[in-house]
Amino acid sequence: MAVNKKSKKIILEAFLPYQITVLADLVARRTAAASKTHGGLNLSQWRVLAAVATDPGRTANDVVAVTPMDKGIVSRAVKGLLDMRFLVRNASQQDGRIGHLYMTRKGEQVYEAIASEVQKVEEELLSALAKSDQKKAGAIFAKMISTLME
Amino acid sequence: MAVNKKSKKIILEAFLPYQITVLADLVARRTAAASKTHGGLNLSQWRVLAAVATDPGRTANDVVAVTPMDKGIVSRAVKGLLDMRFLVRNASQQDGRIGHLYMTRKGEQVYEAIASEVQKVEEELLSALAKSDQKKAGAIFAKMISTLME
DNA sequence: CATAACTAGTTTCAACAGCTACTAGTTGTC
DNA sequence: GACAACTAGTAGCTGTTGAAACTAGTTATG
Repeated sequence: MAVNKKSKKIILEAFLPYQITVLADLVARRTAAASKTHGGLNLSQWRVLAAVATDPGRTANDVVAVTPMDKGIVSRAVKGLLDMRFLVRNASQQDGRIGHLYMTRKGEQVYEAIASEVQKVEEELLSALAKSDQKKAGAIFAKMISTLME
Repeated sequence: MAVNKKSKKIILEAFLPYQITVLADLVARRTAAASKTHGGLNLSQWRVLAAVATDPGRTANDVVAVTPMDKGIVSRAVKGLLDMRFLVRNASQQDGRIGHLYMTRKGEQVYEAIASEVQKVEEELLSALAKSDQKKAGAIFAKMISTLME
């Protein structure tokens, strides 16, 4: 048999970037389904809602900064959430371009419902790991993210 | 201060499903860029090409089975790759519906170029992990994937 | 205080994704 | 061997994404 060329062939199914893609797709499907059934939200609307829940008062721009979404998508998602009265926007007095976003009571209820579903997904993910790895998982992902971002 | 309600609030940035989403998005951007510059492929075309490279002779349906893509997308991606002469399709004699896919010489060259770029992404990802974790990473992802699929 | 450079957010448009319905080919059953 | 049930792959439709251009408000500079 011939000697390997320097280019190692990718075995797709065992290839990390591919596995991440497949995993993210599964997570997105679950999350999208939960968002839709518990509030009629699409995925980007859910992400915006969750970003505002994490840190109320965030602006659309803040959401863009912590999220892999472009500002056009966030803008549309915010508009949808405002129309459905899940968020309110408090325009800043100091800077007329900026609007701080807060959940309404209704928004909070929808958020709770979706969040508890999505937390189940996290639990399932963690259940796939050894106890010792469960604690490290968050830090490992954070590390991989920052490696690719730099 | 009030006692915590039973619903734990999600801290988005430390939430596993979210981290996976962000990571996958970074990987997809890098991969899409490499695919585009080294052959004018979009992401789904690259995935199809990689699936065929992993196991030549795969049919469009085989690709659907190992990939988080729907058959319409795969069908269009295959069509594009055939038009660009990166793949050929050998219709089966036994079953007229089936076409086995193979890379052309040109397809292989494009594949090599993109694959070596994407392998760099994998190396970066692995470099974020401790030596002991590097070996386990593939298995851990596989486990998480199968947990969500069942 | 006028103007240039910058930032927050919106809109637009082409490309792409994800359904569903459809066509063509195959297998099983009576 | 005809007809129903099934599978591989395609086509059409609608909504969403992502990039870029644009608007409106703000800051810096002379």
